[in-house]
Amino acid sequence: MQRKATAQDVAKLAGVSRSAVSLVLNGHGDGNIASESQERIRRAAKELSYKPNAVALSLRNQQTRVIGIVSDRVISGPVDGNIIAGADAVAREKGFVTLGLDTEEDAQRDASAVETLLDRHVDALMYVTVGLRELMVPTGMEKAPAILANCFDSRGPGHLGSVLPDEVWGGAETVRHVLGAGHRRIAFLTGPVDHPAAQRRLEGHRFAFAAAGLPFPEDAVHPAGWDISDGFAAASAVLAATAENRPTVLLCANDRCAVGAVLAARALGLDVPRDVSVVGYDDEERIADFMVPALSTMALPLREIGAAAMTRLLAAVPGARRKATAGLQPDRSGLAGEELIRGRFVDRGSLGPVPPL
Amino acid sequence: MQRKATAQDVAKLAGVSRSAVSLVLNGHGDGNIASESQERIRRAAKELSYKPNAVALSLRNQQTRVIGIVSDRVISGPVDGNIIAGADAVAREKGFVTLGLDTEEDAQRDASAVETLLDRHVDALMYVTVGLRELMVPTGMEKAPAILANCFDSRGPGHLGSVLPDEVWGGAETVRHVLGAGHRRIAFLTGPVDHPAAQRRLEGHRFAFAAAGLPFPEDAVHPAGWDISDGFAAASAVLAATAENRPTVLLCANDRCAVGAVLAARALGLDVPRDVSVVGYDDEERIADFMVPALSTMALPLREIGAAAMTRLLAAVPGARRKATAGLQPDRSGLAGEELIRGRFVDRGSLGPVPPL
DNA sequence: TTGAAAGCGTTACCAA
DNA sequence: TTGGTAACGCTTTCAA
Repeated sequence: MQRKATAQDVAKLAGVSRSAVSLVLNGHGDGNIASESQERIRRAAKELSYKPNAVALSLRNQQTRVIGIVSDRVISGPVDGNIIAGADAVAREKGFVTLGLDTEEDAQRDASAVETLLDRHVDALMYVTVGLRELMVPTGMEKAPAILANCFDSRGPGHLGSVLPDEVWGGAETVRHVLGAGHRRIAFLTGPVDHPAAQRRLEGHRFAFAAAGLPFPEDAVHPAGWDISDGFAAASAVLAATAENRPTVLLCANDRCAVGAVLAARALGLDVPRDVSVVGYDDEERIADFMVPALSTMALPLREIGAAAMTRLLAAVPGARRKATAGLQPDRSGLAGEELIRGRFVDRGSLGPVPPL
Repeated sequence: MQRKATAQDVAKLAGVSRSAVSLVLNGHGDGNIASESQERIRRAAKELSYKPNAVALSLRNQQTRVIGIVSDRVISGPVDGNIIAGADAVAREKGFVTLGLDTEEDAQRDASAVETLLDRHVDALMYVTVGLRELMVPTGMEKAPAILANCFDSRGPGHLGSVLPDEVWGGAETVRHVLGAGHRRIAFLTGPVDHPAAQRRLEGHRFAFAAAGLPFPEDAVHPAGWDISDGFAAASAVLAATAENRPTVLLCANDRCAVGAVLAARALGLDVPRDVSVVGYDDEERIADFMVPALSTMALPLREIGAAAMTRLLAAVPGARRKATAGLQPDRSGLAGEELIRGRFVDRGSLGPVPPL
C-alpha cells in the first residue's frame, strides 16, 4: 500500500511545476501551457494513476461534494430505501456522494445528526422519512441548503420545501381503477385517521367518486392501520356479512394491510379475487409482487421522489451547476414549495371483476 | 450563515497564538500553557462555539474518520438495515461516521464503489450483503483495512475476515424448539438448495435430530424459496395429505415463506397453529411480529453482526484505538477469520402443540 | 511559556 | 508560457 501519487510527483515526473499540472488537469491548459508539456503531464498523470486528493480539494474549494441525508428509519429499518437510492443516483451522477445518518426514529437525535453532518461540512442537507408525515425541522438545517423528502415542514408552507407523493391523486386513481372494474360496493380499510397519507388518499377517493357522479359511501370507511394484523382485523369485520351485503372489493391502507385482508378472507373461506377483490397501496417489493395472489396496488414513486429532491437540492449547490467557476453563493431559489409526484397503479390480479351473486 | 469560527479567531479573542489554542483544546495544555491562558482559551472557544474543521483535520491527520460501507442492496432495498445500523452505532460512538454506497445488486458497480470510497480516503472498508453469501471481493478492498459482514470471501478462509450469523446453530436451535413442543412429523420448506444459508440451516437441523437420538427424515426436506409464493406452493403440496400423514409443523426458509405457508394452510381450511404449526426464520420486522398469527421464528442477529464487524474493523484503524498518538500503521491482525454470531428463537404463537388426531 | 514555521495536497494569482 | 507563493484550517516541532 504505497502512498498515493500527488500532483508534486506528477510534476516531477513530467519535469514541470505543480501549477502546470493543476492547470492542465483541470482543463485550463490551453493557452497557458505548451502543448508538448501538456502531453507529458497527462502521460505522467496516467502512469502514476494520479487522482487529486479529495480531502485537499474539499479544504481548498470549501466544498466537500458530500450531501448529508438524515432519515428517521429509512436506512436502519425494514423499509424500502428507494428514496435514498434515487437521491444517491442523482448525486453520484454529478460527482457527489451521500452521507446518510439514521436517527432510528429518535427525534432527540435529529439535531445531533444534523450537527454531525454540518461538522463534516456537507454541502447540503436532505431529510427523508419512512412515511409521509409532518416534520419538526431540526435546528441547524437552515445552515445549509436543505430539502425534505416524504415529509413537510411543520411550520407550514413557505419554509423548507419538500417533495412528496401525490396521495390525493393516488387515492383517486385507485378508485378509478376499482370503479372501472365494475365494483360499486367498496370498503375502505384506511390508515389511522390522523395520518396525512390516509387523509389525503381518502380525499382522493371522495374526489374520484364525485368525478364519476357517484355519492361517496362514508359508512364504508373503516380506519384500520398499516400492519398485517390491522388489515386482518378490519377485513374480518367487514367481510362478516352475507354475500349480497358484503363489499366486493377492499381498498387497503397499504400492501401489508392487504396481506391481512387476504388472510381474513381465506379464514372465512373466501377466495381472492374470485369472491372478493383486494387492492393494496405502496407496491412494496417482495410483498406485493410475491403475494398469493399478487397484489394490485398503487405504487409509491419513492425513487422518483428521491431523485427529484436531490435534483432540486443540487441546483442550490454551486459546484453541481457543472463547471460553475462563478457564483460561489448557494442559490436557494427553487428550494421552496411542495412538489407532488404521481405513482402508478400496478394491476397484478388481486383486483378482479365483480363476483356474480 | 456567517463563516464558522476558526482556531485563528479563538486565538485572537483569547489574545494568544493559534498553536496555544490547538494545544489546549487537544489536552496538551498542561505543562505548556499558563493555566490562566488555558482558561481564557476555553472560554473563547465556547463563546465562538468553535469546532475544529473536520476537513482540515482529515488533511492534517491523514485520517478522515469515515468508514466506507459497500452493500449490494441493504440500503436501497426493502430489507432490514440493521447490520448497517449496528455498525453505524459502534462507529458513531468512536467518533466515526459511515459512508454507505449501494450497488443495487449490480456486481459491475462493486469495484467503482470501492474506488469512490477510496478516493474519498475512507479509513476502512466494510462489505455488507442482504443475504448470507459468498462474495467475489472487489478489487481495491485490499488497499484499506477491510471486513465482510453477512458474506464470506470466495477465495476461501485466510483472506478477508467476516462476521456471519451462526446458521448451523440457528438451524439446530429451531429444531430443538420444535421437537421440544412435541412435534415429530416436521416438513422443512427450505431455501434454494445451493444457498449457503439454506445448506447450513439444514446441517443444523440434522445435527439437532442426531443429538436427540432421532433419525433425520430426509424425505421431509422440500426446497422452496424465500418468497411468499414459494412458501405457498410448497406448503400447498405438503399439506395436501390426510390429517394422519400430514406434517404437524412447517419449518420455513424465512418469514415471508412462512406467510405463504399460512396462506396455503388457510386455503385448505386449516388453522395455524391449531391444525398445523408454522415456524419462520429471520424475525423480519413488521412481518413476523404483525402476522396473524404472529410468527414463532429464529431471529437473525443483524444488529450484532454489524456491531461486531465494525468493532473488529475499528480495532485496525489507528485513531480509533482511543487517543492513539502512537502507531499510525493500520494493525490488521484481528481482521482475519470468521466470527459466528448466534440469534435467538422468538416464540410468538405460530408454533403450537401437536394437534390431536 | 509562547510564538513562528513547516507541512498535509490543492488551486489560483501574480510576477517573471 | 512558466514557476513561485499564498491560502484553505489544523497540529506539532522547534526555537526563542
